[in-house]
Amino acid sequence: MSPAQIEREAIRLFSEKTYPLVGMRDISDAVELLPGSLYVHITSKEDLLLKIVERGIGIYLSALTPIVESEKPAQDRIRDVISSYLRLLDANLDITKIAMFQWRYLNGENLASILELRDQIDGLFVRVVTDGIAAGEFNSVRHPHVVAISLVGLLSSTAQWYSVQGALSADDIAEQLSDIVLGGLTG
Amino acid sequence: MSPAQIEREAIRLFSEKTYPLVGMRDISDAVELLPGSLYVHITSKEDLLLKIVERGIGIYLSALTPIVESEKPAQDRIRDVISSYLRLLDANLDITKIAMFQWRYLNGENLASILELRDQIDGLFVRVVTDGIAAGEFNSVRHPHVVAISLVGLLSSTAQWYSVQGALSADDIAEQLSDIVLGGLTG
DNA sequence: CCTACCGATCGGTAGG
DNA sequence: CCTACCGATCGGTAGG
Repeated sequence: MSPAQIEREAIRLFSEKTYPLVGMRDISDAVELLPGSLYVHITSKEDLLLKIVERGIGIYLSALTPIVESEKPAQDRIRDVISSYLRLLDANLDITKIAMFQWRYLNGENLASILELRDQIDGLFVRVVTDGIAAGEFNSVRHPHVVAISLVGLLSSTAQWYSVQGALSADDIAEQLSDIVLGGLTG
Repeated sequence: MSPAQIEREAIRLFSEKTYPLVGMRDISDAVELLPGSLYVHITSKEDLLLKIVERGIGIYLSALTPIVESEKPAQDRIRDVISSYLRLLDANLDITKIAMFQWRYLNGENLASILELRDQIDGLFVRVVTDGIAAGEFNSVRHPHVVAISLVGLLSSTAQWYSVQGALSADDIAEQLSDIVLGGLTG
């Protein structure tokens, strides 16, 4: 048994039932250990969640940061961010649901450290939106921050209805959303 | 003591800490009753959540349905739906957070009945989007359903960052979002 | 609406 | 990694 296997089952269970509704006994059953034996491998239930959320947000931060920091026009960066986001969602649906919606169950320092990571995500979207406006690619807009975090909200919400074996591929959805979003930002 | 007062405190507590993290003893403390005495007024914790979620979704359904069913151009209806949504959010922030995000804690028939209400909400947005395309007001689009539920997702997500005493009014935000969304749908 | 309490379950630990 | 168990808390009820 390894911490990674425990984390794997915890991701499955947290994404299915949400953190407070998953007992340590659910996790220990899934990895065929007795409840107390979990603590050989992990520190606490909350620490398990923390690591999952950190890794989940990290997946998005590490993929999207170089896209936003690239030299491309903002329009291309928006398109790349959206298609990258949807591909990551397809490949990481369970951990994404936890990272985007269940960080609220963290407390104290754990919560504070995750809020910083979330701010980094928001910052990426603010940056590409304001870059596009500054470059004259996007319409000037009264509240660029509202536009940016609404885009984050739109993309986050896809995790609630996206299905890996659904009729629409991640690329189909990304193309559809990019067209609409870029139409709204330009012209 | 009335069921309405219990519901009022439950809304405050559920929106602040989420349903599973609120104990019946938290609620009974808030209304200055002993835990067991709550059950003179309510049936169960889950029934309390059910009624809150039903009422919360009902607020949006009853306001948005006549807007979507009006004879106005789809563009005007989109603008009206967005501004109405933000005004309702401002006036009902706590119950909105519960109605939009905490229905997941319902089970069985309770969950099923709420999923029907949620489908009605989605249906309103699908309708106004497809109407606008049919009328030639909006660009033809490969997946109108994706556009519609993404708009629902965007609006739902506002409950997670909107603050009643924030720098931006609900009307400011609605105007900003309408401009972007209509820009994306038209032209 | 209170008194008094129920069985179940929770996250977690001591000691081996 | 198991045995055995901890105190705390959970939603809810019987009887008055």
